[in-house]
Amino acid sequence: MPTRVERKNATRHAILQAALRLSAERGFSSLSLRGIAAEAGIAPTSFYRHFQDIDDLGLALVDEVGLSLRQLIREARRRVSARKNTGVTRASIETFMEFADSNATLFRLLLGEGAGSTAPFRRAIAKEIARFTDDLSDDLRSAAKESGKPLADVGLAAEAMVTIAFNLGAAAIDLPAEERRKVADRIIAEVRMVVRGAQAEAAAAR
Amino acid sequence: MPTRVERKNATRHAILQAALRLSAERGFSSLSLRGIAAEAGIAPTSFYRHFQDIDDLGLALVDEVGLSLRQLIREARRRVSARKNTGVTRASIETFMEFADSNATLFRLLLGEGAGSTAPFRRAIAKEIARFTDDLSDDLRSAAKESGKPLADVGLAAEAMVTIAFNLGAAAIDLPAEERRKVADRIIAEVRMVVRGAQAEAAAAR
DNA sequence: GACATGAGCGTACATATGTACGCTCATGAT
DNA sequence: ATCATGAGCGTACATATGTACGCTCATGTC
Repeated sequence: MPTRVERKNATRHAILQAALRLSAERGFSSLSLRGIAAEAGIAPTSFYRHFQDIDDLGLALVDEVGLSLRQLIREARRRVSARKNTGVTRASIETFMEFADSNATLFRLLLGEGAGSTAPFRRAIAKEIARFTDDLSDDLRSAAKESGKPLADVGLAAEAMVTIAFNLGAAAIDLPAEERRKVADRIIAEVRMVVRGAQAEAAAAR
Repeated sequence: MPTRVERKNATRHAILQAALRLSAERGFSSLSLRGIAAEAGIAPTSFYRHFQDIDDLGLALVDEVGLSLRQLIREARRRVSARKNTGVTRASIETFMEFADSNATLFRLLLGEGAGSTAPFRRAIAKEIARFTDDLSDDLRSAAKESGKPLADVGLAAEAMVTIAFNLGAAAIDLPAEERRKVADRIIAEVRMVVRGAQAEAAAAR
């Protein structure tokens, strides 16, 4: 027997999922309250029991999406350290692409709304992506120590990598599986370039 | 005395400009025919004399935006070769940022609709960006010959650079001038990393 | 000068959208 | 057992939106 608050949370979740599904098709900025309500299987006015308006929902959505993604990334990272036979770059990007696949809607939301929405919304998204970059910076630093190959400007390198992976990865979502593989290879090669460049700069600076 | 076709072209242009202005605020996907008409100063139904529907307008818009941008880029390139005292990377990116500034709406459209719209629209945008990448590839190749420092995988390097410059650049549009400067510096540093990486790979392959 | 063309307008209407208001009725506290 | 709470519903309405239809009247052609 679900308790009362559980029920409420369930509906809230249903709304978020509905919004996510719809925004994958037409973009978040063209969502309608009624459309969401219909998709979530509730009456339009019930929406207000959970969110003040659609922008409010948007922020909640970014929160939840960011959370899920970071959990996925953490898990993925563990998997990467597990398969030591492949290169770290390849393993990371392949894992990344894997769940960019299975969580396409999340990515679309995070990357498809660069300008399609209100400023607060955009800022929230930017913050989520910045978190990724920070996490990656930490990883790069420890990897550099282990391998003995120092990197210059780790923060910048991380930003470049995240930008490349996210944006090219997002563009690949629509493509057929085979094409996506190719894109993954491109991303890997490009990320490697950044790594090499950062290493070269570190070497030159010494 | 403006001729008849000139007049028609003028209104068409007014519509495109209106759409551009509005989509800068709320995103292209939330444009309304009536809103555009109002902004353009015509009756809603007159819209149909120029475009079948909003999607049709969207494609035309991408076309025109792409064209303008490429012209701007060409012009910018000339300016870059003019100031030989600065590094090529710095000069290029600074010029790029300069008119990302003055043509903010164009950039928003080109970069803000990654997922916010229909598939054909997205594909059209992807194609425009690909053109940029191709142009840059050519530039990089000739620059490499002149400098005597060969680059590995020029196409990939160009893609990485364009991705970085466009996406970080677009994110910076909203920021205050001083912050934008900092972003420009980051972009420059990151693009340089890619250059160094590609050079390092070319050297390693020899 | 007569005439066909077509850009732009105003009216009209069906549908979509946000949201106010008040009801129900299961839940959980007293 | 009683009762306050509040999630979800249905109704209602003002406004927004896409678009069909037919008119006007300046333009360019004959």
